[in-house]
Amino acid sequence: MAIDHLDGRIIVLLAEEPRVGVLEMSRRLGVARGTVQARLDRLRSNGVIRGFGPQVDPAALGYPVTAFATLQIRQGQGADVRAHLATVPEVLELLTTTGNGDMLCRLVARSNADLQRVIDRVVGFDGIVRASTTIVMETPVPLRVIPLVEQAAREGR
Amino acid sequence: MAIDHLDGRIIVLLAEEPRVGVLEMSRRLGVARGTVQARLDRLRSNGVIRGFGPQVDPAALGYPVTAFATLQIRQGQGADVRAHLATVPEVLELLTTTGNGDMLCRLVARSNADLQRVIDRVVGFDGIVRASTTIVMETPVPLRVIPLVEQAAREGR
DNA sequence: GAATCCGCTGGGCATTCTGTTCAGCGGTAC
DNA sequence: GTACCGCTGAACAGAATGCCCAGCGGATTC
Repeated sequence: MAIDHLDGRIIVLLAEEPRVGVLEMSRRLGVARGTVQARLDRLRSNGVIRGFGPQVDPAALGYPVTAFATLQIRQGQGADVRAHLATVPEVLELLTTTGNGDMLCRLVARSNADLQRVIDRVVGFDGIVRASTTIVMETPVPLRVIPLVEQAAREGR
Repeated sequence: MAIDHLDGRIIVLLAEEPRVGVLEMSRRLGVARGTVQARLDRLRSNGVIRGFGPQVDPAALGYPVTAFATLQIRQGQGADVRAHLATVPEVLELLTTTGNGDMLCRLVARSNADLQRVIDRVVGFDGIVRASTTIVMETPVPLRVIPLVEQAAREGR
């Protein structure tokens, strides 16, 4: 679970050029192929690397608007609300947060107008008491993990 | 940019089993290898598929605590704050939102205690007027895109 | 209607990588 | 000292990749 320096380099290299194979990595990192392979296997079974799924850009799919909705849930309705939101494709993520019965919900929509439709669909459910929405304008720091990996690798020294 | 049904199946298949190669995909989808290859190239240059980077789990790296910080920025300090936050590894994402000078910041930490340190580092900066933090407890819906892809593929019919 | 463009097919080619196994070796723990 | 563990370097067959090509059907354009 503690990340090694070599582990870190592997992850970073993989993040920069996902196309490189194990052989090429071993060449660049100056270690044997088997080593890289073993490290990768370990990282995957550790759960550090969850997978290599394609990173899809909602904007390119026609959903350029992102928003966050803070939901207040009626006591005991949590499970129902979750099940409901899970069925809405525009709900990209759902988190429960501190505060009694609060959830944070990441949404996308085709346009600001379309966002209204999405919100209606999300909020139009019994268990939800109140909802407030915030629209995302810019993304100065897009979702990233590399700096964290590098720090972990440094400390894991 | 409009997503085809076949495009959708390719993305879904890729998400479920990232290991499958182009050849295997063509077999499962019942189309020629060249077709899959062409589609993939198009999806990548379209920007629909950004890449295939490793999906790293911060929790497995030793950062099991996730939080969101809402920051209120002093007029005209936006750029400085962004630059500052970009240097903090624990800042996984930074978004500017509606509301004057507001930002939303996704954080991780090694523990609840460690979160204090991270927040101090984030907030300890001139341009930030006020900050409120929310800790994430559960993740009923982890970041996902597949349902959206499927919907887009259906509509793009 | 005829010509043109475009995407998919199915095949072939040389090159390259993968998965797997092996023996050897150095460092560390007991 | 001995056993354990991780890395090395090498080997092998099998498989996938990148690339190219001719043919074909459908849709578009003139």
